Amino acid sequence: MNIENVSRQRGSEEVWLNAAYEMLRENGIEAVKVMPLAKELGLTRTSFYWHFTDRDALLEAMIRRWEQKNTGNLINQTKGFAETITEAMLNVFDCWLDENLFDARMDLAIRNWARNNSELQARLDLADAKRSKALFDMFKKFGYDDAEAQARSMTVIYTQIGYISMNVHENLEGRVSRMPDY
Amino acid sequence: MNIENVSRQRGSEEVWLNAAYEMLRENGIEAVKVMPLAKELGLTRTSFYWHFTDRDALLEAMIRRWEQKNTGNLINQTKGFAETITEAMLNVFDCWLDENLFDARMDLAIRNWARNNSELQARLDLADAKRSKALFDMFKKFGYDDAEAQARSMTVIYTQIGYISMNVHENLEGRVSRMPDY
DNA sequence: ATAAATATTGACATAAGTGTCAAGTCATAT
DNA sequence: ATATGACTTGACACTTATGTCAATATTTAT
Repeated sequence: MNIENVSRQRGSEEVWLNAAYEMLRENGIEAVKVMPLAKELGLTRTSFYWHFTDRDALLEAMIRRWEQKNTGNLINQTKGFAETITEAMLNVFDCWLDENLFDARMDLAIRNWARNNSELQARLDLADAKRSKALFDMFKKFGYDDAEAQARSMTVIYTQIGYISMNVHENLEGRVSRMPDY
Repeated sequence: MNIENVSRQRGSEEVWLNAAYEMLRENGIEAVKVMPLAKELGLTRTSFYWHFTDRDALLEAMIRRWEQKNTGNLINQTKGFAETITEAMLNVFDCWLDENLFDARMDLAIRNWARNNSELQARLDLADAKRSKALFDMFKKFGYDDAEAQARSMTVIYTQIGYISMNVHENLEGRVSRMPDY
């Protein structure tokens, strides 16, 4: 508890990870490089290596954070208190509405990245499977039979994955609507 | 017309472009680099610069090829001879079945790339708009009113864009089916 | 045959990135 | 005040990539 916390801008795992996370969201994995991040943070890139053993460790940390935040919170929401299936679904929908619960943009960035990285693709498949499983269990808990629970959990997952195409869709809707004679 | 065409493996715009195209399909845009391509082709990278002024020219050529092949052929198919809307739709479906007409994997790679490249995203939006327009015209031609034609053309486009998530879907279906108790 | 057009090559220059290390600075608890 | 742990730095070594150029080789048309 010093007089002020200003100029407390030294590095930390947090600081580097946040910058990397932001970079991944905005510009894709190819943009997550130590030098540019250092420039952005106003630090020398070498100090990065005090906090992480190497670039790979940073990437791994980002993936971990994504797993916890998105998959973790989504699963949590399926297990939240609810008296009816409607209430339970509203809990799940919170993920779609609250950036703190579920970062759709990051999910997208991870899916992009995974397409050219089979190790990550495997982890993504696993995450999707866990998410589905949690939803399946939720529907079961409210009395749906296996077939119905499965169908519904897949629908929810598909809808969520649908965010991937959202950019395109929005753009399309817009364009097509103002395009009677192109 | 020499005795044989064997060992005719000198470079050419074609050869480099094919290699680049393949690389983009398989490993994403970050993998399309002159050095690796040269290694793959068994040529020195410098000879690349005889065929293209620089790497950007290669990327541009790939985009052009994609535009012609995918968007071009899809639009062509919507204009092919047909006596009924059903026949017309079958012409369009040919794109989904014939890799030579429409390269879904490349469409995916381009969409991935575009997400971190706004210039390309604009061209992709334009391509999507052209595709929609062609489908819209096709439905109109067979007597649908504006609203219906629009709805149906969007449905077709969405389905096609759905290929983007296909990897995930297939993986998911598989996993979920063999996951009663995870 | 030979000239012209078409390619290839190695040497060179440069940029951007990764990672290591010894030396230094800064904060803070005692 | 000072030792300790937390963090930063610049110098060094290395890799991968882009691009230019003059010299050379290979095809092809005449």
